[in-house]
Amino acid sequence: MIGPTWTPREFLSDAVTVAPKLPGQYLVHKTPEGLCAGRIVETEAYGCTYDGVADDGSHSFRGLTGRTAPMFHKGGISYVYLIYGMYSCFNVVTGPSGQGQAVLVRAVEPVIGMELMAGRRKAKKLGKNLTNGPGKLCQAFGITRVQNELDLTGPVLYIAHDDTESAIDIVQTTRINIDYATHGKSFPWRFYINDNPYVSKVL
DNA sequence: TACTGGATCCCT
DNA sequence: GGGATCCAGTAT
Repeated sequence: MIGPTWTPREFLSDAVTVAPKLPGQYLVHKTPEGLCAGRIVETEAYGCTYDGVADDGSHSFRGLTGRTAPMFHKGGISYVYLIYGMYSCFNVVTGPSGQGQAVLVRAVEPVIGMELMAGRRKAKKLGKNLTNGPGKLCQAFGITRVQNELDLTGPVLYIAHDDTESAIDIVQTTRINIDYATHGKSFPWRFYINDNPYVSKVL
């Protein structure tokens, strides 16, 4: 089921190219408490151009800053940031150095370590509520800014291939919660597995 | 040194 | 529908 780890070169394509390839693949995090793995079911690309228009929905839109520095790194590391003062969001940095691109992993389907995930999430309801959102999956997997700028081809936090042959029905649509982005809000850069119950929300 | 608002989640 | 909660980015 879980195959070889993604290689460095697979992260060097543009975010819009990588984002639709991640659903179906596995996100793995090894910690002292145990191992968590999940099948990625939803992603969003950030920081590319669409018909020559820059992505004003991306953190990297206003250039390299202290927070966004990881996005400008060569593809293959993590970019984890704090949102709304209390939740973390996990991104896969993509593209050549200096591009400012990343893919936000918005939801996964738990595969290994559900007990650990449930323990970290203190919600009353478990099940799909464990990881069906960017903040939720980070909480479940124990991903915080401590995991920022980690090598995603390394042994701790990494992407692994799905080694089954099954075809995946991917839906492509606009991204969520970036209404402030005049142009970017209409870019069709959200990708999720059709009918998967772990997708954060459907329209 | 002060202000503003967000790639979210949860409860009402 | 609104509150929690904090820090990066920007303005003063």
